[in-house]
Amino acid sequence: MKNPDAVAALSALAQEHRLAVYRLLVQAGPEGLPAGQVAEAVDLAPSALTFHFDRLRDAGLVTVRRDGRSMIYAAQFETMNALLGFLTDNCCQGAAEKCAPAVCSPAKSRRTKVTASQE
Amino acid sequence: MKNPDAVAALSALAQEHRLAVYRLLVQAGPEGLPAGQVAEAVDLAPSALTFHFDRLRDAGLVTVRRDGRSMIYAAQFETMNALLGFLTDNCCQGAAEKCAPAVCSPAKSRRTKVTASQE
DNA sequence: TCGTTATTTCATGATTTACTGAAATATTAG
DNA sequence: CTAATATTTCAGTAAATCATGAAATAACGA
Repeated sequence: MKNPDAVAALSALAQEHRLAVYRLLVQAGPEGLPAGQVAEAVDLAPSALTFHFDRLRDAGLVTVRRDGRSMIYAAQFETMNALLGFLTDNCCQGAAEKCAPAVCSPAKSRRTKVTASQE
Repeated sequence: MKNPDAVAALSALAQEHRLAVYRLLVQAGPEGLPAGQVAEAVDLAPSALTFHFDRLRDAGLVTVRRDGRSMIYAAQFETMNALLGFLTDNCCQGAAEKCAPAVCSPAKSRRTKVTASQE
């Protein structure tokens, strides 16, 4: 992950409602949640929620798919891993042995390949 | 770290120049850098830099001390660690065994020339 | 003291962000 | 087809963010 992508991801998460939405989606796991269910949980108007979803999506932090009338949003775990990698990489210059990799996995157990690849 | 503190830290980092400044300070280690040296590295007007330092400081990501005419800014590593903890905690609900703790340590003091580089 | 250096403070303005509510779109049920 | 549901799009607006430059403050040296 490069600097501009990190700024994009950080910006997307740097808002009360979006952080709440994202955390909710992380807990929901890879299957995701319909927008309406998220709206109810965080108490946001539908149009406001769309606004925030767009920003999370632009940053690559969530994906969306249609299921009937519902739009299902799901966390994109790879992006959070890349962000954590970027931040810890930044932190551990010259002291790498003190740093364990930060890894973000979906809530429901699932074989995820954990790569340390950094752009 | 609680949700509002995380939003504060994320907001502070969610800006091109501030992220560059923060990374620079991390590389500089606990001794920190005088404001002027940072200004030169990231090519910012002094008043603009003060503006950004204030935000990093409000978020607890940096500290300042005076040294003669210079103000020395230094990264506050604990806050980044708390943020990483918050984010990985959020990520690893129900899959904790897959998650290594993210740790941010100061760079070992190397007398390397410090520059604000992308990537 | 006076002048210089280092940084902050403040006023101003342009841009971006986040919210609201109305209208539009897509999908399903009757 | 018509109505209902789920969500997006859009226009309008208030507030926050970021930059600029001039003036103020602090510390030092001659």
